[in-house]
Amino acid sequence: MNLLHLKYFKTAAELEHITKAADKLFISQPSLSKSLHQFEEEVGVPLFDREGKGIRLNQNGKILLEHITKALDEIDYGLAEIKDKNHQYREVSLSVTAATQFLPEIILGFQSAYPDTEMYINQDKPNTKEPKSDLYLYSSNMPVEGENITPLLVEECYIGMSVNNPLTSYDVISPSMLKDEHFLTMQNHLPLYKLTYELCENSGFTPISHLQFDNRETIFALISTGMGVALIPSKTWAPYINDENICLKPLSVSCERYIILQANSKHYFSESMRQMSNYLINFFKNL
Amino acid sequence: MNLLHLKYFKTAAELEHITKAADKLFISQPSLSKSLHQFEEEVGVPLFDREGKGIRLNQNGKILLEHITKALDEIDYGLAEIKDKNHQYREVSLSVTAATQFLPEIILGFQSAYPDTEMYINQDKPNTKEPKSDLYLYSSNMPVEGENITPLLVEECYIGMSVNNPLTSYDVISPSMLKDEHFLTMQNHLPLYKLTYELCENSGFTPISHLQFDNRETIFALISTGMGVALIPSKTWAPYINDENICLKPLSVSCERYIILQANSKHYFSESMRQMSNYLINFFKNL
DNA sequence: TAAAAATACTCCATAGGTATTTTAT
DNA sequence: ATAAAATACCTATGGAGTATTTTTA
Repeated sequence: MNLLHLKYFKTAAELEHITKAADKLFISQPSLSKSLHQFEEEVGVPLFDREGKGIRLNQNGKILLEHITKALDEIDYGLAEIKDKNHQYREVSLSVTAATQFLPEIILGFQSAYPDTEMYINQDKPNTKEPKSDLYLYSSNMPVEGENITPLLVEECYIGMSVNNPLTSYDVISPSMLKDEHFLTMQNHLPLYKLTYELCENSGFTPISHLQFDNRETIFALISTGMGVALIPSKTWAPYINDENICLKPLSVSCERYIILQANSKHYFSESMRQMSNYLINFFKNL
Repeated sequence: MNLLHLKYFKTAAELEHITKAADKLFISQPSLSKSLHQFEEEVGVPLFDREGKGIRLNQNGKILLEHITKALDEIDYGLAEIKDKNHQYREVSLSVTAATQFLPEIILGFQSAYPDTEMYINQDKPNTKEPKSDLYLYSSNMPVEGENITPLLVEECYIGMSVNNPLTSYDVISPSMLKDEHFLTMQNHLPLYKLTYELCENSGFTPISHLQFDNRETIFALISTGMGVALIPSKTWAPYINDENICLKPLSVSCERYIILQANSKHYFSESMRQMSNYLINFFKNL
């Protein structure tokens, strides 16, 4: 038995597809097939069920996969710790799925503060079973707490509407007043969509939302023309509105969103992760 | 990098001696030397300091050793779990450092109850950093608690003395009355020695103890001849005294010893471990 | 001068490749 | 007919050996 056997098994077990796994591992399909058979032979029990064409991880395989994942993570963790302590690399990977409008500023600012540290930015989802990035910057509609979690920002949300909207005569808007308004929302996999949806559901109605966007500016432009209303986060959106036709009104109920920084607990918390964490904490503090 | 590299590194790191490690691993010294150099090369930093003749694990090595130990344990755990779930072996290793007089009875009884389960008995010390056995049967002078710990027996200790000893006129013996008696004790690495010592120290004197033995019978014989007194556990010793010249007296203070069963938390708790645990729990319950 | 580790070299076991066959959709 | 996995066979890397040298207590 070999470390490669373990890595190969892990990949094949996760994909349940030898050809795809072989591609991912940059080896040939027959090599992987052979390696898996050999591994099963050594372990002494089958780890996959051969189902027609295709393989499926069986109960034994599932048990082993868990332990092998832990073992390989542990080895990676150890190697990362040593390399970090010896100042070999300075690199950090950061997943950004919230506050993306600040990304250029963040990249440039961090780069100039730590020119020797390489940065890898991606958009991986946080809270997956197999997190790949060192750090995750994401937003949540609920406060989140935990060992590796730092809240960066809490912001109240306003309702943005056209200055011509009759509701502008009110000082405070209660959600039920928005029952017949058209909502301009972010795409439904983004948290701000869910926040809008939940706000309305809690007041007993489903928001009318035919138009979903992936950027603020389009939403601003359409509010301005009276096409609809939208939730406007007070700190990350409101200051960037530069349009006299848009009016912001506070809500009668609390409607908050949170920007969260989360470190990958499977990764050694390296010097570079510390640099980036502190940089982000500061960045959002000074917003 | 290879699983063997990790195993070899672990052994060499623990022994800090390449030749000895090579012997333990059943490979040649040059092979191990080469493997270690290769491993250091791959990790990218030195893991040992070469001090004259001989090697010493450095800070990097210490960090890595910890993680690699965890990783290898995790792999072993996974393999053991699978093999157990598939009823491959039925084997259990048991370390016995207390109640050794019951060992023949335990071995025969377990054997006949579970004839298909192989038993490996040793005398490894419990609570070492690298426990090797599945189960540990040991005694303690203090109650012990924990996830993998089962108390099997609590027993009061008496004072055993010759019927000719003047102290036999008392119904209860207080420790201070034993200040000038000669104590017959177990060898000083065994818990009953420590129990004797602590009992006396708590009463303000150091026991006179020139004679240390590794078995009960010799102690019984010498008490009988009036050579000294000894602590006698009520359940594991007292019933085996068959000598009218020995008199047992209760102590005025509580003096208890505990027989403890502890499972190795690094090992998967296998069916065989369950068999043996239950057998031992029952055995001591019916004592 | 001895004991430990490192180096030099030789050998073969096996991981990995390509070509092909088997199996099931 | 095609996609997936298994099998057959070949190649070459590297892990393990023996013999020897270097180092230092």
